[in-house]
Amino acid sequence: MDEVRRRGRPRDAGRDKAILDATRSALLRDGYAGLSMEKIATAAGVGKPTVYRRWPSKAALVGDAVLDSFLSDAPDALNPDRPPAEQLTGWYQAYATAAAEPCNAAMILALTAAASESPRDARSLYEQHSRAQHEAVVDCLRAGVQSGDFRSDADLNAVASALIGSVLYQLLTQTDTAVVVRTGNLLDILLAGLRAFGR
Amino acid sequence: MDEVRRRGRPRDAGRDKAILDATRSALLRDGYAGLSMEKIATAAGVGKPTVYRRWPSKAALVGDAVLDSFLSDAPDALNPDRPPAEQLTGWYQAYATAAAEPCNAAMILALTAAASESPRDARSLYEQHSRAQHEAVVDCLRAGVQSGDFRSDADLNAVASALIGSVLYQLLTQTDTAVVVRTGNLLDILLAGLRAFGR
Amino acid sequence: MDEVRRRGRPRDAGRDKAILDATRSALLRDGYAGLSMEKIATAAGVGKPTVYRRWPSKAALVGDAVLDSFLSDAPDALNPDRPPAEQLTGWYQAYATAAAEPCNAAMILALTAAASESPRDARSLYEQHSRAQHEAVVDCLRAGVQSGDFRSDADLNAVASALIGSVLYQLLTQTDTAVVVRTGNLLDILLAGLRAFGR
Amino acid sequence: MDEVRRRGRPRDAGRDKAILDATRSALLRDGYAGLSMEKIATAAGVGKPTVYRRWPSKAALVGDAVLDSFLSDAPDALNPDRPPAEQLTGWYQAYATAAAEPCNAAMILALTAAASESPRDARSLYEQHSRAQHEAVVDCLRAGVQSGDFRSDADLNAVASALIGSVLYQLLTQTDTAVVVRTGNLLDILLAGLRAFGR
DNA sequence: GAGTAACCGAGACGGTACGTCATGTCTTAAT
DNA sequence: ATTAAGACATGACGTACCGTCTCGGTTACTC
Repeated sequence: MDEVRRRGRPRDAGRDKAILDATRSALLRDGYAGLSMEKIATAAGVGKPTVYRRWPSKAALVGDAVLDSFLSDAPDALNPDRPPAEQLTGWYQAYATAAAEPCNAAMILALTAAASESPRDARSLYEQHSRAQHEAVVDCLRAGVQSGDFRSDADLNAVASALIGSVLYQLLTQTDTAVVVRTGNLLDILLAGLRAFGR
Repeated sequence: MDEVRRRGRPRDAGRDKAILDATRSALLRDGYAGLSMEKIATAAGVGKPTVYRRWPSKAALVGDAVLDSFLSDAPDALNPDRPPAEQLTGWYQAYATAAAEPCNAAMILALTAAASESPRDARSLYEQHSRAQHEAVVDCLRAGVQSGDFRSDADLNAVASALIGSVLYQLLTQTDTAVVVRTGNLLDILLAGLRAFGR
Repeated sequence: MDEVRRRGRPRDAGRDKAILDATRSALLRDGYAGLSMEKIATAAGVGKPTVYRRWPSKAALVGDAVLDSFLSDAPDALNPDRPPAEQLTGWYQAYATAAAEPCNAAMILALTAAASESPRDARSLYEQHSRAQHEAVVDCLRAGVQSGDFRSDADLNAVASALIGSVLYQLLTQTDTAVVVRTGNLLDILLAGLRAFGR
Repeated sequence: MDEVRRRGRPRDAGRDKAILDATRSALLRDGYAGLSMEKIATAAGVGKPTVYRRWPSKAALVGDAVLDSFLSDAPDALNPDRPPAEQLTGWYQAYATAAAEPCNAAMILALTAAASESPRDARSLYEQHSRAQHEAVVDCLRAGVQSGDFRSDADLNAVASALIGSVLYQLLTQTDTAVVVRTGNLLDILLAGLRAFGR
């Protein structure tokens, strides 16, 4: 049960927070391209080695910075007591609205930049963040299948990818992040298709 | 018709090609993060100022490099003589297959990195590349609406975004690009929804 | 006797003047270090090749620019009708005064920079400019020797070098060019020595 | 007495030496014009920022490089136990001989180039180097005045300037540095003048 | 008066160096 | 052992000039 007590001075957990905060505000101000470990360390009132001791790379740091700011609570919008279609409607509205907020949009773009910049070590990072959303949506869809609402031969992963990917695509191509909120009736079309297709 | 001849020695068009080629192979080898104007110039057998004279930034250069390598001919898969649903099926297959090729995947990721890294000057860049695809798909859908195949109150932009965004999302989250090809039956679901929803 | 007439359009002599003027004002403004062929050409309203067609290097251009602005008339202060000592007194006063003028000081420093920067091709350049002064002084001293005013075993070149070199040394070491004018009684001491030494 | 220990990793004094050595050999090989911070850093096995951290400009670096190689011990030739005239004779011989050595000549020319290139920030630099020589000579002359050997109304600074300036002038105008050694009988003339003039 | 050769401006070109910035590692003294 | 500070080698950044070249266009001699 006892953790192995490392010898010497223990790490100050407060530094973690300071670094992550500095990372987020730098991300908001300058975007991913304008980020630098140097500026983050200075802004956090911390030495560079302290940053490197905790995160091995810029991508990992950005990953953690984004992780504890957003997306972690989004699946909560899925209320398991309602019918799947209603659950998804509520969730997609909440998800798109959150993504359209400039502050969150910057985080998602940063994550995208980190992932696309160096696919090798960063792709899993992006996936780690979307997985929570993705799996929640698939679970909900699966419930719909089991209740007979949706066809059983539908590729639920593909549907979830379409919903999340659509928002991402809008963020990348629209200058005005407000547009992202208007998801149109995409979900309605998908739900109709899930009930009807193949017939 | 005669363009006004700019004074001074005209630019050598061959350099453009050499630089774009060097950019593409560097992108394939090292990804967007490993790119450097310095190495591109050297690989192209060209001085750095020659690069900067033509492209103001790495993002702009990557944009053009990707533009003239791929995606320009993809909309050709839409054959206007067939019914819209068939057209879309053929196109989506072709699009996903092309995007899954490692070479093209690298280009799309590079574009995504450029656009997400510095939204300000680069977002239009990404949009410029997807616009051709996007508009072709929307046109095809619109034809379906006019022929009575699809419901008239569907948000066609949302559907197109779902198709393209889904592929993009897969590229970012899947380590194995081959997975992208399997678009599942997303298009079938959407088509069914387009015919049925609201009824 | 006839110069070989070069065929084709003859050079426009007006450009020479424009280039030399531009060189001099650039020299006054920025010093030798701030000089660039590029800026000179632009300031003179002339293309770079026009400059290179006439002067092979920055040093050569600076040489000519200094030459036709100053120093060419300084030996005139030596009036051959007066006794050598008086001649030299008048000349040294004129020389030091001219050298102390900020405009002339800048030219001399430029010449010194050109000569010291690349001894190989530029040393003769400096020598070409001081030769007129140097020889005039030596001639004057020689007249004093022949008239019996000065000892015949004096090294006249050494005396001339001391006079000119002293001014140069002051220019290099004194921030305040006005100081250069005060040559003290160096010439008096030298003249006394020329009459007396060895006795 | 204890200096306040600056925080952080202290500078490695060995780098200073390596950089100064590299500067001197580059100066000998290519002259001041051929100097580049880039090559110096490479030759010293040092990064460019390490050079710029210690010297703000090429001129300052050259100044220090010359300073600790030469001229610092030259005044030693003045032996205070001998009569001033003998002291000066010995010193001038040593000084001219040292200046004529190709290695030292290159250093003096580099210093001259640095000082004349950008008078603003570099003139004091040259002065700093010649001051030791200059003051030693003036002190020696003053001793001669006090002992009654030299006239009391002589401008001693002017005499020192003539001696040092004469050598400098020769270095700039003579291609053959060996010539510099032959200072002629300039010092004899000056000494005679210092004893006799005005009488 | 038609060639034509050298001139002219502008500016592209391959280079080289500039001086700055960020990277990730290290060394130090202090906690 | 961790901390902040900061030196360090490396290497890319974007800019400025270098000296050469290639353009379209202009002169002014020569045939």
